[in-house]
Amino acid sequence: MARKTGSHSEITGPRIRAVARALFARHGFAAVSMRQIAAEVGVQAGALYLYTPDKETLLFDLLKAHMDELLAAWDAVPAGKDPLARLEAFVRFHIRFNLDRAEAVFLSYMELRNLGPENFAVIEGLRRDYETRLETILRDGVAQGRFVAPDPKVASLAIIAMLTGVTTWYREGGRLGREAVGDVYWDMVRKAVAA
Amino acid sequence: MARKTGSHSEITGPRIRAVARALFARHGFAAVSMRQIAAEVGVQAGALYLYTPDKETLLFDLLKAHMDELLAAWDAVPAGKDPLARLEAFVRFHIRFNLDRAEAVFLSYMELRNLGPENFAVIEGLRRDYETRLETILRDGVAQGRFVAPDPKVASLAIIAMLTGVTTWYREGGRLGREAVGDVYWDMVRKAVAA
DNA sequence: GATTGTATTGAACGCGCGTTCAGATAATCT
DNA sequence: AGATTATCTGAACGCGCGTTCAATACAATC
Repeated sequence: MARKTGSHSEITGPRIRAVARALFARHGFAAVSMRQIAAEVGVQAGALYLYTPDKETLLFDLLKAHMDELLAAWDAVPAGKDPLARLEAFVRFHIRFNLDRAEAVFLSYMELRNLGPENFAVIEGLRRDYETRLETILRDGVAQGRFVAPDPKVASLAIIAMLTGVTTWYREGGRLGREAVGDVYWDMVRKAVAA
Repeated sequence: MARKTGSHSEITGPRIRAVARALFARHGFAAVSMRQIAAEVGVQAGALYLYTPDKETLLFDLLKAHMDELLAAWDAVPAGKDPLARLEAFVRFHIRFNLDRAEAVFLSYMELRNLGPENFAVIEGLRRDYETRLETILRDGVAQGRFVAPDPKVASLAIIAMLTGVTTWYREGGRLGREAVGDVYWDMVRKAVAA
């Protein structure tokens, strides 16, 4: 066996991921070296390879974990039956989740191209899953005559792009609080698909 | 003097910029080497330095030119007096312009962080100029009672994010043509700020 | 055809990259 | 106490990076 309490691996592993996420988000995957990550963790570069087989996998694991958490978190939101209520829940959820994890969101939308084809396909698929969640809400609403959306697929992409953009300008302690931001975006989304 | 006709500099210069734009957009600034750019242009790496003092300036010039062209192109669009007509013009212009220059748009939104502080500030300022163009339309419309937008500043950012997102999924020859895409987005934007 | 000066090559510079690995360190188990 | 083993160091590997520069090629002019 091995040590359990006092084992550094339970600290170093998460720290590596947290540091990598922060540095990748700030400077971009290609611009960050394994040595930079190691230095910030307080470890030599070689030690990173006890926790990841290579740099790309480190990125992939971050993206995969983020998408898994995103989907799990949304699926945990109680699903109302009313399309309007579900749409509002989605809008407020997406904003809240993205503001809570701005770094991971940035990564997910900007560093996909640094993945190989197989890894890329995995993340792309999860993203499509998420987009489909919103698309389904829109289609249900259209079917019930509650929404008007000439192209629900495009509408879902448009709405997600709009909501995700909040991370590019929102600053904690700024003019608008999170609640107020949610209100503004919900007002726009609600009207955008209004019947 | 020197040669004029037959001078390669008039060909190599633009080619370098075009190749750099394409490679930076596809792989990211940090992931593309000067040697890769040179190889695609059909020249040795050293020759690039006849056209740019360094790699970052090459990126900056691309971003600067793009933003200048964006602002000039929008300012060349005849300004209707009706806020609704101006908003529609903006939506259709933004989509058309961005689809025509997907590479440059990608660059402008993803590689800003590779600029030094002064260069960053220049591009950021131009971006803000552009955003203000839309914000002004919204404020005028609100003042005239034609639009309802609880926060025109945020609304303009939201709309731009939504419209810019079109470049991430639009494919030439896909299900929707450019005109149809413009229709879908205009429908959403119009309603989103409707009175 | 010699001169001029731009356009380009090709080699070199020091440096940091991702990754590997033998060996040191220290916590746990017997 | 001694053996075991997870954890980490520190040095090394070959390689490609951004950039510089003397030498060269060559089109335009005289």
